[in-house]
Amino acid sequence: MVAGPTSAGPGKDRLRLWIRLLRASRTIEAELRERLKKEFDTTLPRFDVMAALYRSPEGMLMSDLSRFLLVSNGNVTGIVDRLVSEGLVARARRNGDRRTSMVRLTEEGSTSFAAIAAAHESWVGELLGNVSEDEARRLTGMLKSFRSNWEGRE
Amino acid sequence: MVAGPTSAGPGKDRLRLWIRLLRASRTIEAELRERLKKEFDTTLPRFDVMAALYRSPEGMLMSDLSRFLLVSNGNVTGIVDRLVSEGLVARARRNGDRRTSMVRLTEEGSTSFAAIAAAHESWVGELLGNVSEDEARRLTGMLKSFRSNWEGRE
DNA sequence: TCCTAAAACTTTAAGCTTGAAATAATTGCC
DNA sequence: GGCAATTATTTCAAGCTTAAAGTTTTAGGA
Repeated sequence: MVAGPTSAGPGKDRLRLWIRLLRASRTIEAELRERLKKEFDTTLPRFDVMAALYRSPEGMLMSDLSRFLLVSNGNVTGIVDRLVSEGLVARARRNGDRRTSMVRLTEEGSTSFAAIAAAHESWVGELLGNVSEDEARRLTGMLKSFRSNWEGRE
Repeated sequence: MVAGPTSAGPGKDRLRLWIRLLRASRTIEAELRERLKKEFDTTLPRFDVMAALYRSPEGMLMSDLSRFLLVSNGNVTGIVDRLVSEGLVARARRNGDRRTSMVRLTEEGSTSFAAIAAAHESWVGELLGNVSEDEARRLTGMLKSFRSNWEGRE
């Protein structure tokens, strides 16, 4: 997914865009992953889950998490398992429906995440440093619109 | 990496951009991966390696591959191993330096890849369908410039 | 009620991914 | 030549990821 088109032709510009998009996100992702590891001894998937839960103090269902994070169900199970075993996240059985479990950050998880999130935001600011705030808004708008057309159609 | 900023403030626009970028590439990547699996019974990493090799008929070193694909050395070893065992890729020991091995597509690998690449390109054209060719070029330019500032500095 | 289908989640197998340690070969300096 | 440092690659352990199959629970009819 990282090699470019070898010739010109119709549709090549979209392919080139896709390659660029992918290389950009992989590069940034790699840098963030490395810093999360070095500075906080954690991983991107853990960060993702905690970020989602931080936004929902009331908790989230496992299926909400997997839908929101765009990953499979089974995937979330493993990551949450590890976070639970480290005391950062708690599962709570609900009275209403015994199939589901409400997942939320513990006190410790919440405190821990707040520190990581602050660093994370400043890293992103640094890594995207030569995109002006104005340009960032325009790019964001373009990305928003081109996604909405087909995403989640199936 | 997929949850957004929870408040406004300086730097938030860059964070929002990063979230968008990541969600866009993850969504497209997931769709492409699913189609590669269904239509050609292959995976994205295999496709990546074959795409890189297709552009270099003379072959590539393992370290070239890992640098180009933005993944670790050990990673490439495993993927190439599997491709070799399927007869799509061949390793050739070089005379000059016995530490290195030149990796290249076999005849079969090359034929196989050409078909997959054609489908892949049309999928990308479809998935990015409502980005005009012109807009695609502009976005590509923006992505190119914002990356070059810090990438590969360490 | 009973029973089929659906929903929420976990488990499993296979493969991907990283960083670190290990192996093997080459280079450069004395 | 000998030997330390470097380079190219593989191996390893741990964790991530998916799709598919399995478990438990709920819901909706006949």
